Amino acid sequence: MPDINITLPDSSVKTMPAGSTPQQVADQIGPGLARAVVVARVDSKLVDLNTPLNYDCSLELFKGDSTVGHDTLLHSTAHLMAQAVKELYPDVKITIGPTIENGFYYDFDLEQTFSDDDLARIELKMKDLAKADQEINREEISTQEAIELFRDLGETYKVEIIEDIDPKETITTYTQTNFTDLCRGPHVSRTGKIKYFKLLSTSGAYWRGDESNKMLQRIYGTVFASKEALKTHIHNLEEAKKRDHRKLGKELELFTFDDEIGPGLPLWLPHGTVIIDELEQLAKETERRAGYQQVRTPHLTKGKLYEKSGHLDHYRDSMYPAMDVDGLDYYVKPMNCPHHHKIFASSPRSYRDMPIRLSEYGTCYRYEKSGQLFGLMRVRSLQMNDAHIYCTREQFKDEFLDVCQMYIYYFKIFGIDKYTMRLSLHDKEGLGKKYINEPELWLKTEQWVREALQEGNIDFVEVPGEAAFYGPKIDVQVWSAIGKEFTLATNQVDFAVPEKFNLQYKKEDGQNKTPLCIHRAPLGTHERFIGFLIEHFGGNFPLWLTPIQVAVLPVSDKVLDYAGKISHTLQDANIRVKLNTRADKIGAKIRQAELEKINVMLIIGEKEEVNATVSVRRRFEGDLGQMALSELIADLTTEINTRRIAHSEKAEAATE
RNA sequence: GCCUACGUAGCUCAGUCGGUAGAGCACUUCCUUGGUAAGGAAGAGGUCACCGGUUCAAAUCCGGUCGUAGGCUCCA
Repeated sequence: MPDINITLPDSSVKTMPAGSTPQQVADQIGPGLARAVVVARVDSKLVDLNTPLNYDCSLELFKGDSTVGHDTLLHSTAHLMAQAVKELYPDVKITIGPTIENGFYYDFDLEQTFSDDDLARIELKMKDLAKADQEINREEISTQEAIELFRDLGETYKVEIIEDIDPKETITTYTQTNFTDLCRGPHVSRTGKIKYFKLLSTSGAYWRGDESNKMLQRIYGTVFASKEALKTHIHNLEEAKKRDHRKLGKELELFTFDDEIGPGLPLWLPHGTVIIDELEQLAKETERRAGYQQVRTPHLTKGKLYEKSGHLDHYRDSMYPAMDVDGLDYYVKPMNCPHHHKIFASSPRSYRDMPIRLSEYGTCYRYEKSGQLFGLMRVRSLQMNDAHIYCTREQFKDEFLDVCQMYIYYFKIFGIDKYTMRLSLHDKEGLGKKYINEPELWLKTEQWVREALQEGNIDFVEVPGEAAFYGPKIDVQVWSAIGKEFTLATNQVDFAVPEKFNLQYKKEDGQNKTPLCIHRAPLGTHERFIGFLIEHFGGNFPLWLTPIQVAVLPVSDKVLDYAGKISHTLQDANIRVKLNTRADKIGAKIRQAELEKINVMLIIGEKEEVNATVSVRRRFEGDLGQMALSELIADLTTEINTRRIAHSEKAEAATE
């Protein structure tokens, strides 16, 4: 057999007989790599380790701890799980089993449902199948052969998938012993390469994600290249749960839900209300500077208005049902837009008045389906950080960009850096159904938005089919502690509704013209934003935002009077303070304040009373020694007014 | 809305085979006046989510309703 030259990433060349496999190359390099390698790249194409190499080529070998290798491992473990399920439950029909971030799932059609015991059984079976070190072999077949193969196996879902594939394409299958799955690959070459995996949870999932289809059973799992990596991953999941806003919200007494009030209707407790107030304060300041005017509108409105706006058409199912008032349908408002349009229309407008920016922190009600509710992130009563900007076409780009820059300004204040700006566009199929049927206006406004972002040097991704029904939008996507994706803020173009409401302003030439409207909510809703902030800060709020800023802790009852005076002085200086007068020892009082995540603790004993000082202890910093109260107030006031994020100047310096 | 699991004191949780409930923390009172993450004692606190069924007897078994969780679908 002739030899071939295989070039490795370090430019070294290995000469091996033609027909050698990447695994054999790894075997030659060393036993460690031979064990750890899971997939190979030959001339920039990912291939299985047992693919024969017949020509001179370049070769990269990936271990399971690389991005590419991990993905292969995940995918192969999904197959291993399907094999185990099929052996344990012969009646099962397999469907799809893709990889996701740090995990995989596989959807099964089976009469019986999977319990935790089943999960444990499946995991044990997988261990056996992995240890058996089965060979995994790739095969190329025609569409017709594939259909026959899977039809004979009774795998009707696979047949359905193949029927949707272009018949000219070659189909590949992967077989391990008696289990064959349709798959593009690549996969690990032997099941023995799969070692450190865990099945995590089960759930229902619609076939092809369509709720009119049958509900299948999904099993989620994960796999890693090493025991440590798996352990770390599971540890991280547990740590994330500690940051969950639902848990912290309860512990820090920020908000609560009550069965007798209703699902998705939060009660804001005093501590949570402080945070809302601080946020609103920030929004009001920022918007006043940016030329917004605040308005207020009622919670109830006649149905006719929502017919006009198109909301009843598009969102009737997620509005609370109408109530009959004097024979007319009234609705609780699901958003503020039509009301603001009415304010715009309440008096004649000139081009000199434009743009007009109306803001409102109004409470809206949306009937979210029960299964959608999620702590504060998805609720039925919500207070929006809402505003509508009415502007001319010439002003549009500047206004839109200003709004985007307002997000960035806010995100800087909160230290939010993990987010994606998503330009949500229409799709042609939705025109006249999901979207207002104005093909040219869609393209035009989408281009304006794109240009505004480009001119502002703002990074974004484009996603077709995600627009609002009346125009394109920018959504800011973030992730909750447990990895759920949410839209935190939104900035939308509305080229249609102002027309429906016959909104007009008079141009210089005396002609009437319909303005464009920008809907924007940089802080989204108070509920979601605070839910997000709780997780973002892990409950360790910066001083300006934290419900209780200072805990005054007397060492003994002897100094209660002095401690009371300190507490009053702080209160007079507009600092939120809590005086602990309990008969506990100082250690217990400190512990209590730590658990409540109070940033600043003042230890007040006889020494302090004699010296007329306070001893300062800060979270994450410890004892900072004595200082005059006036000095402390000055420092804290600066920290609050500048909305400093870090808990200490030291920590702040370290991150810069 | 759909699939699955769960619901016991304010919180976190135990409660075996069906015999009407328990711990720790928190709370109240008393003792202790203690210097940087829990001093001690006593007391009080529950229609076991709700409604119905089976049973001599239900927190426990069965059905329904409500709520929560993990997903799916949806999101102006």
